[in-house]
Amino acid sequence: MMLTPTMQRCVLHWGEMASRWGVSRSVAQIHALLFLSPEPLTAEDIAATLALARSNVSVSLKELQSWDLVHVTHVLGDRRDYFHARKDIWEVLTTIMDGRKKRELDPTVHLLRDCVNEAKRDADTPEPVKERIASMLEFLEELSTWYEQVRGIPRPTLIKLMRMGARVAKVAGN
Amino acid sequence: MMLTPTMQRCVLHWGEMASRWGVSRSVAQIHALLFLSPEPLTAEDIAATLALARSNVSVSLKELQSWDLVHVTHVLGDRRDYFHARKDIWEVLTTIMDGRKKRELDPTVHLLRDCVNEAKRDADTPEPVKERIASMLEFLEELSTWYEQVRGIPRPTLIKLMRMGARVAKVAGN
DNA sequence: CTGTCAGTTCAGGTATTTCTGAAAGTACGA
DNA sequence: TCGTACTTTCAGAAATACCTGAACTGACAG
Repeated sequence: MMLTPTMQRCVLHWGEMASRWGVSRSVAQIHALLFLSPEPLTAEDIAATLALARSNVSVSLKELQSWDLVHVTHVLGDRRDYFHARKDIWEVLTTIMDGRKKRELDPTVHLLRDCVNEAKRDADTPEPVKERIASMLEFLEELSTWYEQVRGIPRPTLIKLMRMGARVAKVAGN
Repeated sequence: MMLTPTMQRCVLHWGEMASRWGVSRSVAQIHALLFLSPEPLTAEDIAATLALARSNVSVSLKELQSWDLVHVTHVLGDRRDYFHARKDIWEVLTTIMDGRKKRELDPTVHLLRDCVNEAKRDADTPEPVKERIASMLEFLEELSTWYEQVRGIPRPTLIKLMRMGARVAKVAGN
């Protein structure tokens, strides 16, 4: 798979962005490449195209699979793994958000719940701090259930809602 | 400022989370501390409480100020800077999102626009790849304008909408 | 002026993450 | 059972991000 200059720019930029979001550059570049590629690619292909070590590609692909962003397919009479990425951008986004929610939001809510309980039998923590922690918890819990709800709305409806922009506000009754 | 064990847990966890989101640990810890603290703190205070180098605190505070999450105040007859963080969680969230949009989403849209234009006079890039880039651009542009719109909805309305959860879907007319 | 206090800058050390290459593992066909 | 083709593992190298300490600046009081 040869990269045209345009494709290169995309892949490189994707890598840059990823590192600002706590994702390793290779993982992101591989994801970008698979996202763009019309055909599934082998690990070897990817390593050659992006000039990465074969082993790095292997590990990064596992990571992407654990995020459910990349899948394996096979070709008859070929025992190599062929990798392809989800192509639907909506799905890519929701998949990433689901993952981050599970790995970051949920544990944080958990911890805050602990802290709030702990704070009850804790005379040292000043009252305003306790309140702040509690309000943080409440906020994240609301955010979390809101996300679950919205996540369940069928896509076409969601797109309609999105296109409505600020006009959705009218259902709030004012 | 002495940290109670509960406060410590919060601050440390905030630091962990941050590093998964591409924010340095000290920056996040300082932010957490200021967010919890009922009173504004001096840089010296912060350094002592979190056991960080004074210079690190100085730089991190600048960073937090550049994100508009932390502000300086002064006390009469005291030339030290007192720092305090936005306490309103909604505002904290929107401020962070505004920042990330400006620093990451907008430049990405820009780049993709370039790529799409470039692709027009580029015979090498395969057609399906061009389409994929274009659809990515379109998606991010939609996301971006949607965000702008929703950002403009007054907070009480937004909260109502949020509490409605999936029921907002009914305005989409089905 | 001079000394002190607060804040900033930055070169360089430290820690962490990321990546690599060699070696080991696995599956399959002959 | 061996050879081949492919994949995975992992110790340590390389790159990067992060933090520190020392030196500097500037503002003020005496």
